[in-house]
Amino acid sequence: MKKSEFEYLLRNTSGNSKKDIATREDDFPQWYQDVIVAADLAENGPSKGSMIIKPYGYAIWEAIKSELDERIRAAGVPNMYFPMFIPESLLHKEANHIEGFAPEVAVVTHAGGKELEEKLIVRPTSETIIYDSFSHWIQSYRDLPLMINQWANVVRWELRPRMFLRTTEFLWQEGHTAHSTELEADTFARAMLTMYQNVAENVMAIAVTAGEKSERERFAGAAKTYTLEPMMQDGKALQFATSHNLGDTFAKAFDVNFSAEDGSTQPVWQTSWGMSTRSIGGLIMSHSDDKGLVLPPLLAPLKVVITTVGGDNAEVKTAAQKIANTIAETVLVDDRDISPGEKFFAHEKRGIPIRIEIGPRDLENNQVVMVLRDTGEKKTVVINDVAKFISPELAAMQQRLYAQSQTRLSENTVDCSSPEEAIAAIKNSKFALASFEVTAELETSLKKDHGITVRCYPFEKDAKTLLAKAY
RNA sequence: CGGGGUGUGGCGCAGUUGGCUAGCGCGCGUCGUUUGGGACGAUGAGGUCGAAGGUUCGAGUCCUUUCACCCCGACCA
Repeated sequence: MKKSEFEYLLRNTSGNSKKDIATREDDFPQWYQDVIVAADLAENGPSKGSMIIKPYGYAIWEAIKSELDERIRAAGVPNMYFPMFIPESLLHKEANHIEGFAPEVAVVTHAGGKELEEKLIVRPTSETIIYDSFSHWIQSYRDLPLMINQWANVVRWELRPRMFLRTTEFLWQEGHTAHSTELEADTFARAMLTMYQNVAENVMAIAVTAGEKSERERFAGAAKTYTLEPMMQDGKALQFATSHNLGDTFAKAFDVNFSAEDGSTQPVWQTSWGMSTRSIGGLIMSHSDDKGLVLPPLLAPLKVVITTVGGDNAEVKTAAQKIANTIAETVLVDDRDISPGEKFFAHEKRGIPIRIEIGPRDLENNQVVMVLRDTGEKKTVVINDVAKFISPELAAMQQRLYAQSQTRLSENTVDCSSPEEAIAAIKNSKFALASFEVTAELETSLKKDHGITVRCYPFEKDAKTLLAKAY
């Protein structure tokens, strides 16, 4: 994103004229935030680090959610709901877990007009309260596997929140399962990661590197953490979704045991997996350009906008409405009596995939101008043919966006045979695939001295480590 | 918690060594002219200057306290 465009987006943010905008190129890494605000998706909430997701932004989340929910159900996992408040004692049952989350939990100390005898924590994630229930629900191997999912908001009091990426409160889906064998649990955790990969690639048009997290980056309390790591336009990684093989540690901490066929009592093997509104941040940073949002057509709340041009003309308005009626996708008719440029910019900013322009001149020629959001390409289309072009164009755009993301990831992931080489590559906005050994000491110093982290050990690349800077 | 910064109409800002009716741009309302890439003119509404206290004839401006927010770092999806 160029400086001038950055100013341009700020202008949309504040509604101010260009000459009054402070130049903020120093804040360059935050360009996406301004895309977000400019696109009217969200704004900062009233309490520290919280976020208000506006209707248009929420519509995008609902589209993602609906695709994901469908896949979760297809995997045989039903939805249910657990309390938002967790007794403090429950959180303390698993040592690593509490150690990982303690600094960022919000605690309720007073309720009902008095101080509580046992404090309640606002869930940062729900393993503890769910596994407490699991311990009551599971008796025998016949009760396994037990699988549930919940859509919920969780709270993590991060010190430095950032829009969509790290907000104090965020929306997500968290799945929790208990299995009778370690292998079954691990296989399931991997399957859920594949499910997320499917959503990332086929729905959100985001190419990812799938792999396993290093011990250092692992979820607090997990045996293994699997992750998806897409590359943003600035070359930084974003943890998109994770799936954890929890081993039997939580089972032991929460007494989630079952009677096996041979009569023995054994702990269950568990998984948990989640994907959050953070993915919207990833979506924005993957596709958006200098004009604002670019949305994969599958997720666009409005697929088509028909804008009238050439003044307040009743015939044009009627024609626009007529065309809209022939289109099966969600379509907006913008026949406001304002300057065309203003309309164009507004819809581009929101990432509406296809814009159809119609004016008196078009009407005379029985045609319209069709403009594609991602490429900016303009096509002249005969009015009667508009409807049949929409669906193929949307599908093609979806493909283009994925291909672009795929290309960016593969072209900017480079093999490195030494730490120096990797550091240089990452400085140059690349992902580094390290063929050298990344010891725990090296991992620590890379992070400390260069802000570089081990993103994962990719499944596809044996004996290599993916290194990058991350959001 | 360490370092830096900011609080003045909806948004972005100006306000001099204290000086009297607190300004500007954008946005918003109304009317008119416009409309093929962010139009123009006229007119109007909207602020006890983050809060509390103090100094002074007089405080947006000086002093004290306090609150909130932003940026960099540690932490993190």
